[in-house]
Amino acid sequence: MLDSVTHNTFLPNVSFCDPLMSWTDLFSNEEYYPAFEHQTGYSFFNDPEETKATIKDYAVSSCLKTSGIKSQDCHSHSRTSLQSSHLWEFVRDLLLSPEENCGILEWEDREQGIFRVVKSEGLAKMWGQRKRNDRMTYEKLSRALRYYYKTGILERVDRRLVYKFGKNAHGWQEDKL
DNA sequence: ATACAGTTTCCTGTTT
DNA sequence: AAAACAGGAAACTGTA
Repeated sequence: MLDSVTHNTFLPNVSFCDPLMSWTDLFSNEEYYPAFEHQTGYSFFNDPEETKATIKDYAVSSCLKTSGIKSQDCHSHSRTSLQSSHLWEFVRDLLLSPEENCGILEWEDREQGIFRVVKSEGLAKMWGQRKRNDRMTYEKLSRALRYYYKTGILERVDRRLVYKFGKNAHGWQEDKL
């Protein structure tokens, strides 16, 4: 714990385009979203909610794939590698790379480190991809986030889906690049 | 082999 | 009613 507080986990040798973890590798889920863009019926399932959820998932994964392709300027922003092993670092790095986060997370107050989870299941999906765990849900992810209140990585904000970085979280401030 | 941190999973209850 | 929030408890996983 102290370890993660005192020194940055951004390793200089970890590049954004690490072949083991590229966005295109992580989000090549075409098989689950067959030719959606040419579809005009918008009803893949009997349940309209399931259809809606699938469209949302598709939007997220297709956005991520696109951003992976666009991010060929590999070393332009090395700190946004999203290789971080810890959840809070993953969230922070997502917040710090607006091109890649696809509107999943949004700053509420940049200076105070307050942010909002806009697409909860999208975030869970991404974290699940990162940990190679397709059973991840926002419910379970948020349990892990609540543990951060005890360690001062996060502070409580009494608004739904809103969190704030605490004194023991580092690397999120705008000035302290 | 052991220990520990950091989750992950599950659960029951409360709130929005 | 659905989605979030709250935490306790226990299982799990990677690292030292």
